[in-house]
Amino acid sequence: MKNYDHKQIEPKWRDYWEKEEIYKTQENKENPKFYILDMFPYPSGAGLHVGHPRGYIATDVSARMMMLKGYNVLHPMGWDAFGLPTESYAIKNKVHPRTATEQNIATFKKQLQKMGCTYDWTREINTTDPEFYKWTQWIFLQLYKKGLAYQSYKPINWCPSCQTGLANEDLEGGKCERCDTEVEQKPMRQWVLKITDYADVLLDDLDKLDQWSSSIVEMQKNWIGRSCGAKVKFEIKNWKSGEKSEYLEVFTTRPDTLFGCTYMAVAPEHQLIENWKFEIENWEEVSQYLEKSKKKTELERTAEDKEKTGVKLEGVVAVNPANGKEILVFVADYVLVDYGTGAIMAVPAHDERDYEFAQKYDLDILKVVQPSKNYKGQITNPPSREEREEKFYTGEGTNVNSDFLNGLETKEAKKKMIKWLEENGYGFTATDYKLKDWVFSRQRYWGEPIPMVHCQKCGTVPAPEDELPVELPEVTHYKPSGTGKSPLANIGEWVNTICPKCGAKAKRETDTMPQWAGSSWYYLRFIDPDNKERLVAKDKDKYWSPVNLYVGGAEHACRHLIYARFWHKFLYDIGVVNYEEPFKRLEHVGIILAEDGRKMSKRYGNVINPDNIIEEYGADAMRVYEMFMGPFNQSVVWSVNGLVGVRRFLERVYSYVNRIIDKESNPLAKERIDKWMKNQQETPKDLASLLHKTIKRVEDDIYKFKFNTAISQLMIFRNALDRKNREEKILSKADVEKFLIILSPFAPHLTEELWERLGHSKSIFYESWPEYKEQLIKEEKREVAIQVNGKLRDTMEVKGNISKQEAVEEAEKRKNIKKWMKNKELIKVVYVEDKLVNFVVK
RNA sequence: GCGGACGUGGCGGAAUUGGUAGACGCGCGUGGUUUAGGACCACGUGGGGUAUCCUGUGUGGGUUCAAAUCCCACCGUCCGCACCA
Repeated sequence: MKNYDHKQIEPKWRDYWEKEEIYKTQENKENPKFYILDMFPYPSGAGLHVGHPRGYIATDVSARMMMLKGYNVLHPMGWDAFGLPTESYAIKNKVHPRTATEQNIATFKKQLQKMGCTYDWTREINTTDPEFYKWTQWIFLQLYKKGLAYQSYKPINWCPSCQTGLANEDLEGGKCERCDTEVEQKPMRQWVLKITDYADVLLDDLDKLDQWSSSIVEMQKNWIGRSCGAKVKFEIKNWKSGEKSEYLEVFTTRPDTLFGCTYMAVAPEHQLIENWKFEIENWEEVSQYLEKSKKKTELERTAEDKEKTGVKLEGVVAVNPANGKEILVFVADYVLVDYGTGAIMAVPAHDERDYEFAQKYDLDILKVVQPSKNYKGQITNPPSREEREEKFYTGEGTNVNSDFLNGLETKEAKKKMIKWLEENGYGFTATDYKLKDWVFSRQRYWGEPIPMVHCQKCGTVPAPEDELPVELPEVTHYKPSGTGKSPLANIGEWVNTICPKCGAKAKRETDTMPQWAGSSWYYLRFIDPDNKERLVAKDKDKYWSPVNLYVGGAEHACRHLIYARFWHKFLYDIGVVNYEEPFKRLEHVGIILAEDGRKMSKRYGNVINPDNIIEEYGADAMRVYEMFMGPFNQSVVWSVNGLVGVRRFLERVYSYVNRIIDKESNPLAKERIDKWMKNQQETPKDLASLLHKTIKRVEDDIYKFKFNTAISQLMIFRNALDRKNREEKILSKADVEKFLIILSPFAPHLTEELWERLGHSKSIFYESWPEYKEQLIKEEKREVAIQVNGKLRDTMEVKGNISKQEAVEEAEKRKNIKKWMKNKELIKVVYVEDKLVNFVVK
């Protein structure tokens, strides 16, 4: 008998699958569909490490099971290949980004194929393919038509190292998430997508996504960050003459505290300062402060331990509309220009920041909310809480010192104040969001050109749809120009064009789209990858959408997954797609850490290449191990020892089947083997029960993405086959086959090989998933616990489904139980079917 | 500070509609096999005790016949956001 030789087995079956096209997506309409999708990878130059495939293996396991269960499975793969890393890699290695991309894709594809993944490569897509980005550009044009893509001149995040503008989502604590450089605020013309128009629907529809993890739903809610409150107008005037006057608008979530507003503050960038330049008596001091805060980086400004600073605007005074009192106005950089209106009404008695500022500059602190008695926050940390409460109180309560609001609870007070503001023309209900419009321009080469033309006469004109794609020109100089413009700006023959509207000379837009553009809709293209007329045919979308199961890293919670939902909802609104949400169920994959507990990275030299693992242990061993190492959505540490354990399991499966059918090493048993092959051997009853239990468990666990316990159950079953004095338990051939089928999603090569040795000429993946028999599972013998007063005193083995009476009678006979019940009064007996008997005694 | 997840042997982790804690795997121990090592096979393996037993799921309390699981308080870890008015 030969040993399990994965090097011989695995390539053989991979070739077979490819030739047989067993992964080709079936579209016969009688079967139910299942669209299972991985977040498609960015093909970096480094290739895959063993951490990357965890999600791909999981989708492959699920896809294979769904195939076996008779679904039409769509399980595609593609490449999110535009973006900075490739461009940087290309510049560094002096190759064209396209060449680098092609090379990287080839490497990735080879690696994925080696793992035996079931992708339908006939549907492969690549975001850098003009046939693909034609539609990315098309979507942009539709957004433009609907007024959802516009040009803005506001300051944006600029990464001086990457030489490009960035969206808020691309920052990590004020730094460029890619290169860790602190970003600057740079005013420049850029394209922006009006995602804020979709803020409410993006937020509200999260509640419909009941198959998304709560953590991602919460992250998106926080990111969108809706606050409800009011906008309030304060009159600003020159404090002596009162001649000049205008209104300063603020946003507040606490209009009920308006009577406690004792000063106002505006952000350094606020327009008011420019407008009142000649009224501000201490202009020198003010302008110095503006200079200083401009120099401060975003990080310094927002650092929590930084003391709050500001300068009074001498000569300017505001009027609190509630009580007509004149209050001071400050410029202070704790006020953020891009949230709310860039100005605040300060209520020091009920806001920590305002309190701190008021203390420092000796401003009035007027209490207008009395904490309610049942306010729970007090109890948690009494001394410091009370102490703080004496100074400022941010909770809800009852209004005091507030004229017509006195005695009202916070909620009521808010309503009444808003009503009063509306009646008197001082304000109205308003909602604000943390989510900002999506800065969509990048000043780099390797991205989709934004399909726009600038004409002197006609202004900005969209490229005609029938001229799409606006192709990225093939050039040799694609390094950033250093002027803040895209390298495309240097390519005269490409830039200079004709205005589609008037035919005059015009210039093309030279900004490109961010990396997130293609990934915001790619999942739709897999449904209909070769459609030349439409982005996706409507009937095909109707059949395949939404994605049933979407798997990828949690790091995309607030970027890719918000952007994609935004675009999808837009496409729904303009009638391109049939469903409002793109992804029905979302599972996120935990990171695999290196054996030293750190992230796998070239920098640490701790990267493990899957190619080496496959070479030494086999693709099946790697697959089973990655699924076994821990809960799917938790991060886990890679361990060679664990890998050895699953390899042993596979070897034991292999040797079990081979021992039964190997005629050469066991010639005397030839007759018995023939009988077995004719399915004339029966499975012992206890093993049949266990097998059916295993089928159920594996099936349920794959559905729930609990792969580790599915595998553990498969191991339990294999162990049951040869325990007890080396006596091997022989299953019927049909049951061996059932076992192989339920193992096949995890270890496709091995099971395919054994399937063939059992005399089959067709792939195991043309079989059907076995159905378990509930009756057989119930009949399994089980151990029932016997407790006295809740303490375990004995156990007994019983058949499944015995009555309470039988169980209690049997339990009472036990010597040990008699001992514990002696001289005690029996109060009651608790019986839990198939689990335990508990005697309560006194 | 806000939001989320979580805390179980030497290690990764099972068990959460409350019902035998530690499945499965690693490691370790004993024995077998082997020229030896490895591999393989059998048995054992939370801690304490010769043993009937006692004890045990971050800490302290509570509910219950019964708590890793539910409730309250505290401690700690990880992730996301953060001067958001």
